[in-house]
Amino acid sequence: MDADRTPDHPDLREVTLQRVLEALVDPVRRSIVTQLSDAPADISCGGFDISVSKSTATHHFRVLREAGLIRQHYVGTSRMNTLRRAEFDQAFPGLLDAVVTADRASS
Amino acid sequence: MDADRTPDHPDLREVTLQRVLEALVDPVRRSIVTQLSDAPADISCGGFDISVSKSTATHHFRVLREAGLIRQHYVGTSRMNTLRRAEFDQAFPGLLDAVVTADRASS
DNA sequence: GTCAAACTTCGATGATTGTCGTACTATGGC
DNA sequence: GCCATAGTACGACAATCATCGAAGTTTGAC
Repeated sequence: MDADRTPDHPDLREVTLQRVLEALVDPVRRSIVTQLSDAPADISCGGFDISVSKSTATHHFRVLREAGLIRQHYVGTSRMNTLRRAEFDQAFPGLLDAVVTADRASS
Repeated sequence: MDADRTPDHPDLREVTLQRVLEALVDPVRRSIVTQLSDAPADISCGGFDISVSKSTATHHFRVLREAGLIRQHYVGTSRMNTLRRAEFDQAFPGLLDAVVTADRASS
């Protein structure tokens, strides 16, 4: 319990467009972002409607976190996920809205 | 001149977000789009500032064309490229602007 | 202390893809 | 006709990546 279980979150100023697009190009990750965008509250890693194994899901959450798209923190044994919307919008204006809107339309 | 050398261009209504993001995630292709967005006129395939071989460039242009991002037509031996901006914006509102803006800022 | 739940970490694997060189086609100028 | 220019088509190759299962860790409940 000594160790802090909160993972590292990058400063949005140091996230590149390349990294963001690499994160958003995967349909599973895009689905996670869209579900977060539509949700009224945080969602635990296990609370998403995705069809991959748990280890694959962990991988996707790390990619999204390192791209500055989500913030993660523990509550008990659950890892909760939040969209970093305001910060992200400031760094990449219009991008998240455009992608989420198009993604919603295509599902 | 029997064969029509104009390639097929997809209807934007049949282009998926997935295909668009796969096209925009490559830095060379994104550079092509940004250069087109900044240019006052069409650009031939050989007129871009990219650092890949000709055969690789051909590949990238095909991907962009199939994603509905560019239109290509021959003028003599040159293949000219245009952004399908208006059509694309209608199908994916805000996406091209967001990506091009962020791409310009990161170069 | 014991056990289950929720994730993570660590290889391994299969598919995709960006890259190139070579060969080929079409056009325009001479 | 001949030749240079501008691209395309076709394999081939290397690197990346999404995926999984198995094993490990941390927490909370009993």
